[in-house]
Amino acid sequence: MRCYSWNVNGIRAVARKGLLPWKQLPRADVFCLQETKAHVEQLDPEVSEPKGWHAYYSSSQRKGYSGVAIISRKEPDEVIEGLGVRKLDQEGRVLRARFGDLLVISAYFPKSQPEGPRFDYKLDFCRGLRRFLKKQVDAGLDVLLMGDYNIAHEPIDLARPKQNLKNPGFLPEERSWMTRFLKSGFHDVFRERNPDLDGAYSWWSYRFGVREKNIGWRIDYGTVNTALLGRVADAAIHPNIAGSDHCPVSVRLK
Amino acid sequence: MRCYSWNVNGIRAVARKGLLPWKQLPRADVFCLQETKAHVEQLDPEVSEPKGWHAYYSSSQRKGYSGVAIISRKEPDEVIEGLGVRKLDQEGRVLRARFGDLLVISAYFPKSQPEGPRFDYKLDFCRGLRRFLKKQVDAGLDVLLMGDYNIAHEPIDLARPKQNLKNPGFLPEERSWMTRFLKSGFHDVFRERNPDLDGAYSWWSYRFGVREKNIGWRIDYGTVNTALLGRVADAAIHPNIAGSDHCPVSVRLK
DNA sequence: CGTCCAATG
DNA sequence: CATTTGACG
Repeated sequence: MRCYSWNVNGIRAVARKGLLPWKQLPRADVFCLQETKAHVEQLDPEVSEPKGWHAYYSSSQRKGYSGVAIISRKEPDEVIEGLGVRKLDQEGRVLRARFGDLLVISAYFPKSQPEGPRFDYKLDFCRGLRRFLKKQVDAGLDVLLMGDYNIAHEPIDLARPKQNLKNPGFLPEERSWMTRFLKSGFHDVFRERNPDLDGAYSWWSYRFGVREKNIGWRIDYGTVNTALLGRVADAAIHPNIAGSDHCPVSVRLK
Repeated sequence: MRCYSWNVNGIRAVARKGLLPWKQLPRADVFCLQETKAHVEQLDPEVSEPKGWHAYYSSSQRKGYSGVAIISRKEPDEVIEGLGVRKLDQEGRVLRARFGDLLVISAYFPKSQPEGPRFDYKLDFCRGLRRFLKKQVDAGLDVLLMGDYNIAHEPIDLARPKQNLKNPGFLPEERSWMTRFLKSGFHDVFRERNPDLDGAYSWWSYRFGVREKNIGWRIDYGTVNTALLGRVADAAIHPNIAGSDHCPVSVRLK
């Protein structure tokens, strides 16, 4: 099962450009999308109901903001929006699809601020998500968490770590949540397989043409619980896929 | 002197499309533009200071809203913004350029509402403008008033008069102001020369592709005071000039 | 339907 | 720098 995570930065814009994920990545089995920025009613049928795929969207109340999707060839046994935590479920940031005892999750972590309410919200989201995942694993499910975590974990995960020590996405609290998360039975499969690989990024600012120079951040991940690790065949980043300021990342399960 | 009036619906958009007036209408001597929708600082130099032209802009306080311009080959002897009536001069709707004793005015009349404050404002503007023009003529100036009047005067001036009897732009009060204006020493030179010409419009809604079907309105005019009438060589409409939902209209003076 | 703004990223 | 909405036309 090839599973891709892609922050599309507006799925309507991606469609307009003819760069829909299933057109660019035809060998995929599942797409976990983030920042779809649309309600289902706003989408053309080719986007909301692509032929040969089952598509599920979860949107923010607020129009044009946030939003995630899971689009799979196989019909999931169950699809559920949110974490089941009211205050964390208002922004279309989590969607999960169960295939047997495998839970595939598309998550769009909030972007934090150096301080203030969005900083607190992001940490609440991180903690709430981890509790949720632990429960699912304890209940016997395997978990594949695909998404835009909006966190670069270690200095190797961004081109300019020193300049960004005080910037959202690389704040100490975000990084240490990630460390604890990865010590609590979840695995950043791309990094475990490529421990010293420099320049592997999934996001580049649109400004100053830095994508050409590969001045980017790795903030999109696929992580799995320990029991699932043995089924991971492959983990990859696809920097040449165009259409967004993020590129897709993938995990293949046997 | 060939003088064109064109509501450009955003001069930056027109520039982006490579459809600037002086590129499309090289034989012009003066352009009176409306709905420039920009402050001068927002314009590229090729728009704010086109080579071979003298350009003057008057903008609304509010960004991206309204705004008029006069762009002429010859340098005017004097250029003044507004009517000199505080409350009518806040929206960048009037700019005048004097060439000797000829006053060329670029005017963007407000769009009215069936009732409410914008209806009153439009009628105030109409009345204020007429008083102003009378003063100029009384002072010995000739006047060429080019602009988007946002009024279709008679049924012949729009494709669907019956459907629009209660719609802004064809309201009784607007039409009767126009009638009185044209009885008070001003002349709609295009209509006087083409009294029965149907289908001569200067604006078409962007919606439903009605421009192809020529379902439009004539709301852009060049009018002159009686003394100037003898110098009018020609009055025309240019429906094939693209770039806006309005087309240019022109008056040529001997 | 299209131009522009403001918020968000 | 790009994508959205919302106001306005």
